[in-house]
Amino acid sequence: MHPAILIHGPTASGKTALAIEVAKRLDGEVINADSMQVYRDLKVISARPDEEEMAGVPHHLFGHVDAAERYSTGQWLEEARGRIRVLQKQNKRAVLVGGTGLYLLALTQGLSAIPPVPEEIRAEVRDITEAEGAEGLRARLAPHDPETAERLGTGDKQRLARAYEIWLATGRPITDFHNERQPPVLLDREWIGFALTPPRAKLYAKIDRRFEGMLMQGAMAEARALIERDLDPELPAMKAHGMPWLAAFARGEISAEFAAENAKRDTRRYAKRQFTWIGRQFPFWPRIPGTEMAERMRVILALYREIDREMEADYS
RNA sequence: GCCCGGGUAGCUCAGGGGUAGAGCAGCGGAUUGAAAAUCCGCGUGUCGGUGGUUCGAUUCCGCCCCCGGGCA
Repeated sequence: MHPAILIHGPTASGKTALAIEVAKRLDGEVINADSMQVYRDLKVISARPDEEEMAGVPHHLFGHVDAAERYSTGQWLEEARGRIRVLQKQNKRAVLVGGTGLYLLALTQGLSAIPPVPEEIRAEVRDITEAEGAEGLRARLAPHDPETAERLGTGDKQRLARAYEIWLATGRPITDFHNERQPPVLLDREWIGFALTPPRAKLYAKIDRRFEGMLMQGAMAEARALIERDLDPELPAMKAHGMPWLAAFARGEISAEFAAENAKRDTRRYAKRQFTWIGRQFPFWPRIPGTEMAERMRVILALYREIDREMEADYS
């Protein structure tokens, strides 16, 4: 069995093109590990690879989810597991690529086995969150799960809501579940991960340029189509970088320039958080600071060869 | 060339004889089924340069440089 190749890095660092090149070179197939590229309605806005780029390389878990769905880490993990197992049987190499660090962490470290929470409970907790905020949730949670109520940050309503819905659904504190992880999909010797770490100033400039490019490729039309569906603005797909601002522009509330500035800024801040994630969550993944394809390929192939004896040629 | 106004954080600016703040940008951190999410924390500075007055100058004075505007 060939080890899987995981490629992570901040947004706009060139992961997509690199993954395709790696897959071509190693007889592999690409599996998406990006929480926004799964949504069918977000093609331009999520920088999903187009037909031309994907040509000749099978791609999985791209654009297969409707924007009305609340996709989750757990769902992704199960879908990824399925694709990886098939590729393993076919003796092909899986190339997992994406900026969603949590997905890759779940894949390699395992996730806790938490039963799905019924939609009625989730909806109820969303209402409570809106009405009472973080402190309301904390007060409700404290009697049942004092440890979590104490631990979570002041305004962290999302995690407080999650902990509270777990309590409502199972009658147990979320920490009970967190204390026991399921074995990961990929065991220690079944994968190698690479982190792209381009110079920050260069990346930020790229992010700004890329957003301008998205606008020219029809990001606004894509946003309008989504807005016309009149979906809940709290849905994950509606929170993709740029979406809230493009929506505000579409409603005539802000100028195009202001929308673009904010979209770029949100994306830059996200990239910064991804750098933090790489540094803290993936401290042992080899770094690839270079930005050129050939250079990146050389690093990956050289290190990959060490763990996969069946590999043949050098990259030239 | 002359007359005004202004050079303070990356940007826009406030302040004022005891080495300095605000907004935005940015930086650091957390991260277990919404993670492109959700949070927590942090001013990051030759106060244009150079002489002088002063115990002490970013602040006052002189000269120089730069940027606006006006008059020629």
